[in-house]
Amino acid sequence: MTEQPAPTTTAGEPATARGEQTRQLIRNTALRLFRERGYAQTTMRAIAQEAGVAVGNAYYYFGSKDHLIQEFYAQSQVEIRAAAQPVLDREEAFGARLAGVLHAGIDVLTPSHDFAATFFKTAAEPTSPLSPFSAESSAPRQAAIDLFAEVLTGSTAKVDAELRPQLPELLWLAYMGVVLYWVHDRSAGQVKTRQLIDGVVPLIDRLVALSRLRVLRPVTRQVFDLIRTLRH
Amino acid sequence: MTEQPAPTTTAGEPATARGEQTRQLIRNTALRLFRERGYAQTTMRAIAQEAGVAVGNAYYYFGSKDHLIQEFYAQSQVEIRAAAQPVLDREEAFGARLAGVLHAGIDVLTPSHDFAATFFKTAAEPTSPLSPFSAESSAPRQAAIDLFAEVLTGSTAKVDAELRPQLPELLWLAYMGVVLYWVHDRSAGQVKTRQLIDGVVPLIDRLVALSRLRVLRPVTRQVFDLIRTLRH
DNA sequence: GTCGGTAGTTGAACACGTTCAAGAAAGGCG
DNA sequence: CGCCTTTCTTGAACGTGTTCAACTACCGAC
Repeated sequence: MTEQPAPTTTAGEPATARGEQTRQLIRNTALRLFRERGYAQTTMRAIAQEAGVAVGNAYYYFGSKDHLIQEFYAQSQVEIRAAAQPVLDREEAFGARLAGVLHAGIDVLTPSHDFAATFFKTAAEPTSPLSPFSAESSAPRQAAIDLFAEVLTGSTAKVDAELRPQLPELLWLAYMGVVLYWVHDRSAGQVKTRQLIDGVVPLIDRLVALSRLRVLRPVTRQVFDLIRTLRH
Repeated sequence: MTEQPAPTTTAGEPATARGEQTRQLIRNTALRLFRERGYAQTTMRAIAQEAGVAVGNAYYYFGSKDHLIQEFYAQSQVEIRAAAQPVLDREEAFGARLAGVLHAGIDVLTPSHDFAATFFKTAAEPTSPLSPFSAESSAPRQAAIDLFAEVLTGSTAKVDAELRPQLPELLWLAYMGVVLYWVHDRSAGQVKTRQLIDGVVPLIDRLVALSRLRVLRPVTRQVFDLIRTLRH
């Protein structure tokens, strides 16, 4: 009675140079077409034809059409990291660093907004390997969390001792929230998302500072207990 | 270059008793099969066959397979409301009322966890009429928000004047968060979600109380400004 | 009662994602 | 060079959601 009986074929990593080349060819063709036509409008047949290979060949390297999205995901991760680097080198204030990373994320993603929205659909499915919470995407997820750890460690912010180890993951979660908003954001150039970032960063900044406040001790304690329980 | 060219056909509301009957028949058959086999494993052909109609007939009433999910959505809404009623009649404390409604939601949804997870995938797509944020689902959304308004108005809680009008919608948003967690929750019987609710309700309760606190004035002000900006 | 129009119904046909048995190319080994 | 194994490639075929032109049932008006 379970949904999605489990993936039938795991796409193999190429073992030869020829294979690697074909893999890249299909990958790049797919990403280009996704950007040009959107995800739904890009058929596997079109990808194969444009890449000059047979349909089945694409399935030798990528388990499904959805798996091609993972390539987009991975590439974006790298680009975001690169786009955020200058800010991380320059800024020392926690808020500025956080804002820098979040804006870098949107900078990179914006050109692909229409396509990325559809991609998010697939990512939202819990059983999908594309889910940001899934085991399969634990590598890119950890890379993202590490980025937020760097936001924190490179900053001058004084953070509550109990909060500090949890914070990178919480920031990543907030980032997921921003992306969720961005995906639904139909304002021109996704300006609203920019406003969300600029509004929410000082808020987080302030909350992090407040976390050391006496009155809030019980609340923060409560939050951490909950997180600990849920983490398992 | 936009994704999803816009729905081609809007499914017509039945105008005769015969039509209404067929519509219900298809609807009920579909919901039953979804529950029995899961969403992906239920084909439109199977629905039609079990209902004793032609495939095309289902499309006369429901624009797509996804639209059948909306029926599930609507029915759940009604059941949740009913399940929450006793608690709303009995309890006066804000926390107890909120917990009651949230638990009622999970109570109703739990039998369909596997299926509902898949359904959530479709709901996550921004362009989908099924998205909880979309115009098409504004009716059920408003009904849900009203439920949370009732949680508030029937309670003895003292709430900051500025927060009060915003709170129902914020609670609904929190509810969406709970559902998102629930969908990803693979613990037996979704126990973790229960823990989340029991952990997060006192937290919200406390935060609502704190909202009147002097020190937090700037923070709450900041939050409301942000919300106002984003609302448009 | 018959006629005309609206509401409802049909199932073959289409395009898509995906599979798979068959074969081609490449590489290693004597 | 010839042989075997692994890696890669092919495209026809399957099952799916969806469409649509043709058809039937119903109902009000005359």
